[in-house]
Amino acid sequence: MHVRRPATLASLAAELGVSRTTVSNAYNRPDQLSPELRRRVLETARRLGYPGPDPVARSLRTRKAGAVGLLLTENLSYAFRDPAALGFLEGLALACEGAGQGLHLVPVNPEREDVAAVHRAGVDGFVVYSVPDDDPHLAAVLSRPVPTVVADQPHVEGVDRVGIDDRAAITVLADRLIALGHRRVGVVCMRLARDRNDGFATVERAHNAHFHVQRARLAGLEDSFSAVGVDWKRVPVVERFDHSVASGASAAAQLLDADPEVTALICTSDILALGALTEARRRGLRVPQDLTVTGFDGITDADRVGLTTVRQPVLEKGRAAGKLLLASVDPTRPRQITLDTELVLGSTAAPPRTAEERWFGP
Amino acid sequence: MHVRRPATLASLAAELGVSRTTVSNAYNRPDQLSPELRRRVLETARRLGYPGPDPVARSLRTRKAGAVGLLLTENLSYAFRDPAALGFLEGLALACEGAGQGLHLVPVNPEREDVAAVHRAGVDGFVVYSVPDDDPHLAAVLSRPVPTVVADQPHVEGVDRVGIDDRAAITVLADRLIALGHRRVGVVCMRLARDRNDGFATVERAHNAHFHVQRARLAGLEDSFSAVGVDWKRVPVVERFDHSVASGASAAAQLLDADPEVTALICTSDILALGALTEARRRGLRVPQDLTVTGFDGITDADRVGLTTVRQPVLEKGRAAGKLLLASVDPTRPRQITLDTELVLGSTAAPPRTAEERWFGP
DNA sequence: TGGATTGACCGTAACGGTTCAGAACCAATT
DNA sequence: AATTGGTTCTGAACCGTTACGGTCAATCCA
Repeated sequence: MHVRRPATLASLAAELGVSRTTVSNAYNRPDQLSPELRRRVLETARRLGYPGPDPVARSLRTRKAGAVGLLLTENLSYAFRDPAALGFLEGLALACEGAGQGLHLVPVNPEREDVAAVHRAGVDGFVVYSVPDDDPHLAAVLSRPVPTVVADQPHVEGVDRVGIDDRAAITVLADRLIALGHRRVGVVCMRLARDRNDGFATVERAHNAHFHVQRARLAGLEDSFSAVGVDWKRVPVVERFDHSVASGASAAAQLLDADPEVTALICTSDILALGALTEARRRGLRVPQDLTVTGFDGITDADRVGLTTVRQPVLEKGRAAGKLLLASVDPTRPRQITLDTELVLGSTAAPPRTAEERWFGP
Repeated sequence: MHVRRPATLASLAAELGVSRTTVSNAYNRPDQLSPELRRRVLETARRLGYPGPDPVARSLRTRKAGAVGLLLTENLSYAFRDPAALGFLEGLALACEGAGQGLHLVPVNPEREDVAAVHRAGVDGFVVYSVPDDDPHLAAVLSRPVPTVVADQPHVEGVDRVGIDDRAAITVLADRLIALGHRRVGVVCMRLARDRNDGFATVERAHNAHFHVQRARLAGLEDSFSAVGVDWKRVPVVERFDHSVASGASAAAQLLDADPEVTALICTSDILALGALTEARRRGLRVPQDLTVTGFDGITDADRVGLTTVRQPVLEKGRAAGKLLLASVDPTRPRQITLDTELVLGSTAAPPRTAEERWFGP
């Protein structure tokens, strides 16, 4: 018994004595042939074990892959553990599902800078999320002749984008702290560039950050505090490469060790803020009486502990990114979507204690 | 100015006056042509805006898509909200990433039974997770001529599978409860079939459940309790279609209303168990003194509240599924992988109160 | 009854690559 | 001078499908 080559549309047509077109129509345009012939085609297909038109060949011919590519940060686990990223992912998946499009997660090899996977992905467009704006994978995506939507993280001129106004959003929070009386603050932020720098970040590094979101949030803080006379160069900013609660805790520790006079810890994400809260508790600092802690994102866990933060609609963001991409054929669609944010007044922010209070209690 | 047709490998070759083969080699086999020519090819490509070989055309020729398809349950949000599913997804994504393969989430339209997306997906294989075993999408996947791995949820004869021994795993837990003295128990389980049935499930329905995992767990419980003389037909089993904490709470309420004498609530997932705990608290029942509650999965939140449960390695399961699929070319690979589980003795299980205690306190 | 319309089907030409067997050329070896 | 070996490049076949523009016979209408 010889190895039977898998049936194709052509072999099926030959078997039936009809043209390939007819077999194709049997699958794609039932109205183009008589029900009787169609029945015969489908039956013969079953008999020959023909699984239906090959999706790849069809994609080549129709120039449609039926899938959207998603380029994520190097660290995949980050995406699956960070509630904000997860919300985005869910929203995007919902949008794709609604349009009957697949969602193709592009593998990014953390070790080698292997851009090949981007070129290998058979997709009709890309969504790029949480990638530094000098990432070679991003460049590879942009070199592909398909529409691309960037979701607030990589900042690229002229590319469709959905996101929030990070700078303005955190300004509202900062002004709140200022109104409460905080002048001596510290900042805990996520990684600012592709290289690992677990420690203090210079103003320069912050200004040149390759993660737009972090850059914008730090800029917003600088705006607000500079405006009331705080010398921003003296404000300690601690950076962490890994985005985790533990990172937030260790960053808070490092910051408080270096500058115990700080009255408020502004964290650029809720995850980091949760870590800061842990560290405060460990040190016996009461929040908010002894220390104010704020976050950003508005994740569920933040809500649970009553964190003062900025809420952003992460799921909506993902959905908007998907819709924007899938509407690329429409020239009248918006090219940028900026979603609203909301200040969440939790219970982790209060006026700073005076120097007297710090020594003698309230 | 006319619309310039996008450059192709052929047009590039023509422009350079070389063969298509050479251009192809410039991208895929740099050692097959002189560095000088290669440089020229790449430079001309840049000049003409040629983005490199088309991934779909390449896939057609090489018969490799470079991606793995993932078929998930109808409700996508479920996958992104359920920690166990998420762990699986992460593990699978890691395996794919490690092998440089993309992960293609197949869109499943919950409304229409539209199987077309399965046929349209250009993938080298499928992983199927958390799908009823009579789902038409599953049938569509199996009809495709690519390797398939099933991850413990759909039960299909002869198909590669990775999972745990649900029946044996829950038996260990059940025997523990039996040893503690529980005889009057109730069960809260997830959906047993594709139709919605929020309420009590008959023994029949449980035996015929289309979700293998639920069927196996209920069978394990039946094994254990029947063995010590409990009449399984009288044990209340409450089913919920949606898998959420709220569902767990309402199911627990329904069960306790119907049978207040129950001393232990056995839930077939931690999520449901968390809901049961909520409901117990709402009723003023102390756990475990007044009521024993158990779960299944071993998610992080369960650990936090000290839930007595069965831990299964969800991330490892996803990774194993990916590895199994990607090793399909190897005929010596295992066809089935069964991972170990572990009983987690939390603080939500204790001996039942005696009748006296129930009335007069301990 | 002639002309237009409709339904059913077909032939050809892409779609954009990869692959493999060999041709052409040159240098080194026998 | 003939052989060998290596490098560099080419030609043609092939991957499996769908788009496009037909043909042809049957039906409809006035």
